[in-house]
Amino acid sequence: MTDTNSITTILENHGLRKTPNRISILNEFSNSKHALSHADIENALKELDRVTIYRTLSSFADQGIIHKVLDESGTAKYALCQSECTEHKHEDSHVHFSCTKCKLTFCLESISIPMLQIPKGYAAKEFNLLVQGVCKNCNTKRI
Amino acid sequence: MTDTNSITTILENHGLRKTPNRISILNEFSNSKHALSHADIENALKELDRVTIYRTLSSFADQGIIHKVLDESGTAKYALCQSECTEHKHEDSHVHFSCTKCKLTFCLESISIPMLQIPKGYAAKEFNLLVQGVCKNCNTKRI
DNA sequence: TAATTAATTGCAATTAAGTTGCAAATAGAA
DNA sequence: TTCTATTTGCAACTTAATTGCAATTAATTA
Repeated sequence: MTDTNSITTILENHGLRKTPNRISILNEFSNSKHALSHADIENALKELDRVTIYRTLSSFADQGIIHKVLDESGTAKYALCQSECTEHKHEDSHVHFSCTKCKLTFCLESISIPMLQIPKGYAAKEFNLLVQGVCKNCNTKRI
Repeated sequence: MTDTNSITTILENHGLRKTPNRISILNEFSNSKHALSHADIENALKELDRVTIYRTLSSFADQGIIHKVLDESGTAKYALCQSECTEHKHEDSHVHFSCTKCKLTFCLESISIPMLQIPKGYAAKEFNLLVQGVCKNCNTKRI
């Protein structure tokens, strides 16, 4: 799907070495419409070492290539950062939709979180909205 | 702090037996300004069995006495439900503030999530907004 | 192109989080 | 007081994630 060229460019831009492991993990994210857990990647790329996957996810997240997706599952999921995130500047607002039927979690890029009145004294930096319900796909193929 | 009477009333109202374990766990929630993890309760009430705590948290959550608080920590946290939640009707919208300094997570009861335009096809049921930043307390006693 | 080196990887071991099964104890109804 | 379904405690287990270290390798430089 995604050309290897753009994958390696991402790694270059974030100062990470272009190793086969990283390229294949990044490729998984690139080809996925939903957020991926460690287990998802382990299943998709059986030859990779568990620990290497954990460490790759951490360094990708540190570098702003992917971001952590919070859902009710309890296990960490990650998705590609859309815009230009770096180690120093992160997009600070995310909306995700978690489907109670298929259990997949999607980034809703199209909608953004409206401004809201945080109580005085709090310094808000990052906003994560998790919407739970039934996704488009599960809704349409309802029996 | 909170009188034992109201604690036992909560258990009664949700059809749970008034056992010493449940009363002390519910009391912890009642006295806490922030969401509590399994580990928090284990530390506060050393005499309680780990598994009993897990099961109590589950049944409280099932009955709508407490709700799961999602934050970036990865481990589950819970807080008392404000309004009248039952097994069948749950308050479906929560805003939480997670402090990156003290690592505590608070319920922001005062603010509610504005209506937003979910893409066509999605059926949204529940909304959880996590705001991350520096809390009131950490902000004021900044050195 | 070969040598160098710091980043990356793989493996083993460990910690932490959460679950399951089952027998003993007990809250609350009869 | 008796009875029974709920709750509890314990042991064992599963799953998620982390750490340390030696071996490997990507990318720089000679």
